[in-house]
Amino acid sequence: MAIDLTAVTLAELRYIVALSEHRHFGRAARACNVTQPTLSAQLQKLERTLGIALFERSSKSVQPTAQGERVIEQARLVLDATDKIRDIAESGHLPLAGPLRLGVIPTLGPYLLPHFVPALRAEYAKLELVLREVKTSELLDDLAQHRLDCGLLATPIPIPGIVSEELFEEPFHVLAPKEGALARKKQLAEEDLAGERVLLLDEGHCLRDQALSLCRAAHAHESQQDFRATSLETLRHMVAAGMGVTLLPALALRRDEGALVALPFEKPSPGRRVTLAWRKTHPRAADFRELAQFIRLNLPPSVRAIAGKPRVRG
Amino acid sequence: MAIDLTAVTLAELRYIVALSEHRHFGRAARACNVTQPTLSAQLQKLERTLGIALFERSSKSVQPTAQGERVIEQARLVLDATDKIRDIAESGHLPLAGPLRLGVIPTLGPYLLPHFVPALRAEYAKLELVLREVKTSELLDDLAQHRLDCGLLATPIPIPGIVSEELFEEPFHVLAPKEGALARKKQLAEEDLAGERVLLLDEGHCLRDQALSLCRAAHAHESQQDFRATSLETLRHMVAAGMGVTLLPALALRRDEGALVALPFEKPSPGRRVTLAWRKTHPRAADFRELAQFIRLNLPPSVRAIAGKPRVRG
DNA sequence: GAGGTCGATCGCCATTCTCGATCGGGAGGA
DNA sequence: TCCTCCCGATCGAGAATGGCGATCGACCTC
Repeated sequence: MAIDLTAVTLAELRYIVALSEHRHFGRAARACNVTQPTLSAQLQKLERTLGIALFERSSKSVQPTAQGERVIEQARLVLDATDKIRDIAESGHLPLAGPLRLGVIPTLGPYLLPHFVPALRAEYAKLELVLREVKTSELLDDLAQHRLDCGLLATPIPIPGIVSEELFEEPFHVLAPKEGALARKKQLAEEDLAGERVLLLDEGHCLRDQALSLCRAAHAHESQQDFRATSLETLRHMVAAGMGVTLLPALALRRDEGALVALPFEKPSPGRRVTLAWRKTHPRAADFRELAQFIRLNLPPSVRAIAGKPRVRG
Repeated sequence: MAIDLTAVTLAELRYIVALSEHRHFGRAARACNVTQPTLSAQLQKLERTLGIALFERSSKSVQPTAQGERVIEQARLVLDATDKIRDIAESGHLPLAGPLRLGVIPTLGPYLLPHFVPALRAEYAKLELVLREVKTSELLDDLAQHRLDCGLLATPIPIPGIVSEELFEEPFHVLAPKEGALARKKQLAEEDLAGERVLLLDEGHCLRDQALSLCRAAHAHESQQDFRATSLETLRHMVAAGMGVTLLPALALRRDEGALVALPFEKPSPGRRVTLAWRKTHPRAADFRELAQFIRLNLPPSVRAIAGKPRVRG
């Protein structure tokens, strides 16, 4: 019959370590916040479980046996390991602490993250933020497969089991050459795109689909099927090369676009809603709501924050 | 308020490790020989104790959280350490296994140990025998101070708290030159020593005191105060050099003493009783009695074993 | 031999562990 | 859309156990 240690409590291991340090039942018991009979009984229980004597007792002295020394040594290792567990748990008590894997779509990451990540790191020193830039569909899959804790994206999320908070409304602008016909207007109506060659991103970017539906409504057409861009920066270069115009979300705009100009739409401007999403079952929803609010409070003026739902108070 | 982990059971750590392996409450519970409600409740208790979620549950899947992964990793280390504790305990279940520190007096060690130590090691493979050769008074002190588990010596033990079992009666012989007057007798009476110069060991050897009292009774006298020997082998050389005669315990005799002869006394021969001693409180008394019996069964014919007390059976 | 110290033991109470039964919710199929 | 199955959570009851104060027995000191 094998020895079954599952019923052993960490307290018992603490008892034998304390006893080997104090060599005295009463003092060791006091150090463990129990009474001497308790320590005595628990030690006997442990010795019965192990089937060996751990301490040699007499009225003069309490000494570990040779085997007891070995067991106590291992018990110390066990308690050290549990100290680490306590450390992990304690840092987890703080809001936004510990590991957090955040996915961001490529048309958002480079433009939104600089606005809040440095402040976030400064505010929450224990946060171990891991960022991953992936397209929407992959991001949702990573969420579902527990490879991400939460994600920043710009699509209404149709998947059951994924919940989200809206963060802000990001209007689209039309990026066009300063010298072109469009650039003469201060504000565009969607119909102004009619007939324009609109440069779009590669397949898989949600921004492509959003721009495409806008184009269809405005009777514009996608330009150059063979030259789909893989990033907004590429689009910018293509516009500068005179290949057409493109749509840029507000955060991607530069203060000075050089030979180009970013034209806003008339209100209500077309745009996209950026949300923070996570699995409905994720136990750290409170953290995510705090993160959402932190992002809202660190937005540039070019986008309009959407107020979070008021928190229910217990 | 700090987290108190003392109430945590090794079973709970086993639960979370099993759950991280099976990703399924029912199967993990079966692997731990408990029911699913038990595992569910215990996990919740542990999460409440730590204050953090360890697993994210949904009806589709059970996945550790990022913090949970870390805790589980530490839990594995804890369980590994407890496996070692079990190993220590299990080897301790065998008779005469594990560390055993045995003291032996110098006039006994070199002559008695070869008769039983090799066989002992062969018979009890798990025994980790540590031998220390020390004089009687130091041996008793080492016993009292827990530096030794038990000791082989040849004195009636007056110290309360030390108990012993007698192993055998070891007769003394007189070692004398073959050509001397004594050598003409086959057996000696104690009075035959009268007038002889008897070479003795240095202070501190119990054999010295025993020989000395025999000499006093026989009106012999100690020879050469300035040349007290530090070992029986030195005594042998001194006898061979014609400096006198000496007393040797039976086990120290050689089959062929060369130019010397070992003369027995008439029955009842003077001698000494060799005993195995240990602290009364030592929890491994059963081991020591088994060791005593093993020694008795491996004695050469030159000494007479003393039967051990019959064991009380439960 | 009286008093003091120490670990072991006893009896009792409060807590907790465990179980079978059941609930509630989500997924998949008819 | 409803039904059924599967999963983890919850409930209620009984058993087991941890903890305590009080006390014992052994031993040491004065």
